[in-house]
Amino acid sequence: MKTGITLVGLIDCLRKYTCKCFGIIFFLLSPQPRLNKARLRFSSASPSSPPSNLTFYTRFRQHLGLQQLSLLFTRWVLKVTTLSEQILHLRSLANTRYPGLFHLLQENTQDSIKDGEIKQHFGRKIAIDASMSIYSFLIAVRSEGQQLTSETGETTSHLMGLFYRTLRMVDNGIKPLYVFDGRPPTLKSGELAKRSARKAEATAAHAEAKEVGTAEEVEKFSRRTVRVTKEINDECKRLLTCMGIPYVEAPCEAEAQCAALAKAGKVYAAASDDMDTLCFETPILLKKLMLSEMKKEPVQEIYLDRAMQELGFTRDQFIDLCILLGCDYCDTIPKVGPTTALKLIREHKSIENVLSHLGPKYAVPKKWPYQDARELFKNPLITDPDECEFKWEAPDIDKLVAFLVGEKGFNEDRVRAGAVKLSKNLKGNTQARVNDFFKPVPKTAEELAGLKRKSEEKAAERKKKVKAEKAEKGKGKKGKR
DNA sequence: ACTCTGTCTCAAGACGGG
DNA sequence: TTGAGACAGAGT
DNA sequence: CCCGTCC
Repeated sequence: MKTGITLVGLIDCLRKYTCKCFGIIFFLLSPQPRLNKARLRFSSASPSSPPSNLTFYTRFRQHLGLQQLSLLFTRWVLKVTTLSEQILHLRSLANTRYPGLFHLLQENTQDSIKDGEIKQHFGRKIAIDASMSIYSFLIAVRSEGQQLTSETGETTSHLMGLFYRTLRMVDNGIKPLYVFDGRPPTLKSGELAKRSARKAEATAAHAEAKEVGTAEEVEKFSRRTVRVTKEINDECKRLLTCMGIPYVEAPCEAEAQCAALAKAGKVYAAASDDMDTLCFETPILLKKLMLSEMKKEPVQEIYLDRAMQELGFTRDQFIDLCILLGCDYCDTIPKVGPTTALKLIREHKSIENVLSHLGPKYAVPKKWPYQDARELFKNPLITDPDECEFKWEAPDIDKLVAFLVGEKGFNEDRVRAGAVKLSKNLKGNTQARVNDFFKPVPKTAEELAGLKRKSEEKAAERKKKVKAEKAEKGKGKKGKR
């Protein structure tokens, strides 16, 4: 059994003990702290616990090396920590998750999901959750069970994947913007079971007993957990810099930041396979962006406004629906699946009303923080998109070669060939920008009615198909679409 | 019939040669 | 590990 | 399209 504490426990420890650690936590969550208005904005919400002692204040200031440290700033830090804690806590509570939203949209709307080709996105800027990608590279890019490594034994899987995937995107005229998680991904995906949350408490209590050793212990732990990931992240950032591809650091969740950028029109869309991104109000979500070319599967383009229009939902209702379907932050109500959830929201318009009209057959979980989940969707912790500056530049070929070939043992010809593609495609930087402000036109009521009809027809057809397939069972298989 | 749920399974990156 | 599809079984 | 290789 692994010994370990979760971030929840970690933060708890840190809050109780050393002030220096607040700095560490801060850097975990937002590696490039910069005082600006956008960030201070978050201070408006009152922190759950004010910075109680002066020591914290001064030591944190020393740690950051800032001359002035406004109270607002420290409050922002507190806000970050408490929000992260909240998110992680909520996630640890949710154990079942429905993948239902996509299917629900597929079956109940006509126009919100569009299949397309990657080439259609030529010249567009697209925000991508870097941490997700890197994580999947680390898992998938393997040879004989081992990750690819340089001569010195350092892992290079992530660089490999990132390099070639980015190349392919650029080659297709897409301008990727990578968004890094504020939180280290290992903590998120790793040991965050309920069980270990309890353990964390125990660990924290244990730490409380030894007042002295705590800080170092905690620091050691955080290093152990974070270090690899942080290095990997840094390498990826370095690679991106060499390639002339911009990236952004999200204070908390990358998904939320991607959505915010898309919403502000800074990028055309957010690319993710996670439907939760829709709840953060990205106007357009691209699913399976990179699978398309390889496997000849279409890129799925999901329009939030069309989805809401066709469902007849407001944004609040849409979020409530997603919560009922099951999101990262809380469980579902037993016996409420996609169909029932849709019906309930259609009928009662909000979770509050649903709850008050629910029959006794439905047992709402005792601890069901749907309001918190809703709040996280509606007011996620993000950096103001207007404060994010990014541009695509020509690659620094010498640095790129020095890095990948010199340090990591990549094939020089391949890297150089890639660099050529990069500089070729990123040249026309300014002219393509016009395309990015295209947005789907809202539908008129008439069109909507038509769509509804179509959608119903489609649903009927679908059902027939299912039946037909069932009836025809035993014979050969039929390809979809 | 319809819906929800548990369980099982598999793949998960990208490229290029044959 | 996570996510998605297929499928069987239970509840309505 | 399958399958071995990338590092």
